[in-house]
Amino acid sequence: MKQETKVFKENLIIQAAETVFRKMGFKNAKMEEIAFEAGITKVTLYTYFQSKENLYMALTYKAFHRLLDGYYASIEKNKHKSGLESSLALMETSMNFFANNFLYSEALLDYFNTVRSSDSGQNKSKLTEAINQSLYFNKLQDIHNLPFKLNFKEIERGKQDGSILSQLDSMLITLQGWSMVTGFAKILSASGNTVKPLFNIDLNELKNITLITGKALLLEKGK
Amino acid sequence: MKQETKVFKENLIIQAAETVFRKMGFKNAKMEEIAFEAGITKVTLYTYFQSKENLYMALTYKAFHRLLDGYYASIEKNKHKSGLESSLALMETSMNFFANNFLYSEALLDYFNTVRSSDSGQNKSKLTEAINQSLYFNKLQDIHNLPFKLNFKEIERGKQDGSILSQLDSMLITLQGWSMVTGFAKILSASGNTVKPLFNIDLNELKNITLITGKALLLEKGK
Amino acid sequence: MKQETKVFKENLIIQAAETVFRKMGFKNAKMEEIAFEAGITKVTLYTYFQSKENLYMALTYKAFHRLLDGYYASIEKNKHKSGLESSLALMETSMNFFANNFLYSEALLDYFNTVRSSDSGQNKSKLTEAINQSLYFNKLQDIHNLPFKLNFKEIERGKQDGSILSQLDSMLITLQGWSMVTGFAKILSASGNTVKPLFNIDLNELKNITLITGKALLLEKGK
Amino acid sequence: MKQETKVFKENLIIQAAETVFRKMGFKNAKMEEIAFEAGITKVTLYTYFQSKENLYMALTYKAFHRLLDGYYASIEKNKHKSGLESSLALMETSMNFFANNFLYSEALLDYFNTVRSSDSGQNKSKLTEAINQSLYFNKLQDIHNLPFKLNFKEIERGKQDGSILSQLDSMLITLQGWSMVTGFAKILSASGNTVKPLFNIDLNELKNITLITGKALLLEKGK
DNA sequence: GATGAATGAGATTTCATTCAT
DNA sequence: AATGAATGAAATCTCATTCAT
Repeated sequence: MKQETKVFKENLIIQAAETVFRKMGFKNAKMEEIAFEAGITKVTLYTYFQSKENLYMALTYKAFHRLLDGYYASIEKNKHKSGLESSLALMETSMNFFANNFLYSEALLDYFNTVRSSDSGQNKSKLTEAINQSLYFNKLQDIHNLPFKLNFKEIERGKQDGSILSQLDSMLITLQGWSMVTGFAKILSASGNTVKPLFNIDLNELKNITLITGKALLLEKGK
Repeated sequence: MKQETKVFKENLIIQAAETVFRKMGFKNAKMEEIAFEAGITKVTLYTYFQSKENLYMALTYKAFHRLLDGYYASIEKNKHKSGLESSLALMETSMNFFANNFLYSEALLDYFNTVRSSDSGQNKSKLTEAINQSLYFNKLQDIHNLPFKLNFKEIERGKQDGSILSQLDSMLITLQGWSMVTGFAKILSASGNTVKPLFNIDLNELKNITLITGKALLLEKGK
Repeated sequence: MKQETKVFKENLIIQAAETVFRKMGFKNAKMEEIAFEAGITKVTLYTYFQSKENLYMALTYKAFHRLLDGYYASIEKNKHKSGLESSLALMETSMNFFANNFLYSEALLDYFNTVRSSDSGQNKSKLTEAINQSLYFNKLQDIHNLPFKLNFKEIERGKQDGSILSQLDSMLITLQGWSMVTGFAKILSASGNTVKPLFNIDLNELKNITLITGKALLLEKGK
Repeated sequence: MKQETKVFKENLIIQAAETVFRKMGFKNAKMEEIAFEAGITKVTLYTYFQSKENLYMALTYKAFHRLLDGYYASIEKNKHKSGLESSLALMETSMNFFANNFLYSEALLDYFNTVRSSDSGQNKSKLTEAINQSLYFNKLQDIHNLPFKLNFKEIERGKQDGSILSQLDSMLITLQGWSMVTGFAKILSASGNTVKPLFNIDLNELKNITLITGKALLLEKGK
């Protein structure tokens, strides 16, 4: 099969999987139904993705790349603006991504949950055989630090151009930013896939205040 | 069976479950093994906890109470201090809790993921029958807003006593605080259950900066 | 489960398997249908017999014991008769067994086909993993020479009591006897499970002439 | 495609099949591997032979003709000898054939097993669709009685020329001869494809005694 | 209340066979 | 005619959960 054809079909299947996962959740989704949705047989589905978990990892991989694309676009768009503005734009990009892509958001959060400590090689027992053998899982492990690195670079740039005043370690700031974004995503995911009020709070307000807090962090002079 | 005996045995089982979940993760844990760990049979296990998910909910319920206990203790301890100090102490309490109780931390985050939008009644379909029937799940739903409410109260007190300057909606601040704490927990969980450096960042530093950021939030005057 | 219960159920299942195998042949028989016939689930079926092939081996094992029972009964019945008569009775017993139990007959012939050279350890590749792991297959290997040994003993007795005149090696005679019986069974199985004419020959005639030939063999004086 | 080319390729494939069947046995042999061995693809394999069973039938057909060739050669060679000698030569021919061609031997025995009662039209259900449609299977059915007929003729000739004394029905004798030969083949196949001792019996001895027994059968005067 | 056995639902695998190009 | 991809049918396995005693 020509490469394009293969990739095309893989995408077709992933889309079908997204549809079914969205409707049923990962656990209740049936491979049979995903195959049906994709218009192929179970066996063919297994030819492309060797396990349900690998399929989910493929979806996660796609989600990750979408997020990354957003990062690159944001950085490109703000390359003539200050490092501060670019950094905040990255935060906003992330939050929008999580707010607009419920399934992807969950997949990414799941991934970071799964991958925990597998860097360090311990606790491998928590990883299913299927996960360990997943091509996409392994690909993800190779790139999952990229967002941090991109963010880090923009913060450094901000320090250079004087727009970011914080004396804190750039990686520390990056992590704290990611932490806030992650927290936001978590709350989002806990409040459903449609942006709607939670305790009478509009999630947009929460996004804004997260940005404001982030900005404060970047401008924080004292230790 | 006398009530104490029953409770005693339940706790025994939950402890066994904790051991197994810690080792294998929820998904990979087998009821068989939990029963074995508790020294009983699977069926007896089912007599006490009607489903794997209910068992997990029981564990979550326990975790939730631990967290709540920390909240109450913190509030009590800081009742003569300012609302600002008390609020920050609550943040710290949460972070310490998450940092020191990896399994509980995951359980609580999972719970808030699961409970998503079940407030609003939609998406019930994604909740398993087992979850819906879980006594502990239902008990949790009755109290899961308590931390927010306690936090809210301390913030309000801070506004009263002038220690908190922010004009933002107290619930918004509460949520933002929770978001930051959640993000912190997420990063923790993604970096393993032992506090250890991530990108050369000590998690204590991350905790500190989260607190600092939180403090900035509470003192933020402008909009 | 008490041993008797277990054995009882195993027999129940084997009977169901016999029914289905008889109707569909081994290859076309479905585990699902055998389970249904036995009034249990597929999974339970697999609990008792780990593979379709193992189930067939269990059936073969049973068949083998039926044959053996016939041998013992025949020997017992003829213990006061001459070794010649007992030997011929054994031949007749075998032929009747094959003539009356089509499925068992096929199973035994299949077995001796399968087992070929596995004694010598070579050609293991022809044995499925499932076969190799089959308890019944291994049990069969321990006893599959018994009929030969029993036959051998009667021939020796015949030589002692003077009823058998042949100077040929007793084991050679045994094998030749088995060969004739096997050939008979093969022709039977090739002519259907009901005794009926083949080339206008009634199978009873064939049996008789086989016996006559066998008798000639035992009385053969010259080399 | 020119006829010769086609036949050439068919033979090529059959040889590949023989190699694989010899190594794995019919059941465990995979069409994929046969195709690979023949240096073609699976689909091409299917172009030539429409099913695995048909391929096996083609092989069987070839085996059958080899056996027949042996019969004709034996008869030709002994046409000036007595019917008795010719008949015994046929037995020996068969046994040698079986002893020297393990795979063919199995194929032929399988065939006679498969064809069972399809003469009589019943039990057709056990014949696969594939078998029924097999050209080679149908060709075989047209000739599978030939060996019996040839044998029958030599026995009749022996009765004419006085070399065979038996008063038994010639077809009955033929069948009994076939039965003994078949039994011999079966034992061979159960003892591996190399002639080697079984219970310390050399298979040549077994062949000899089978011949002796056969001779006794033909000379048997009484009923 | 405890136990061993059984169930049900779905994941995964294996291959002979067929389709589309 | 040849190829790579796909199908279909059934075997097998894994576990949470339930039944019968």
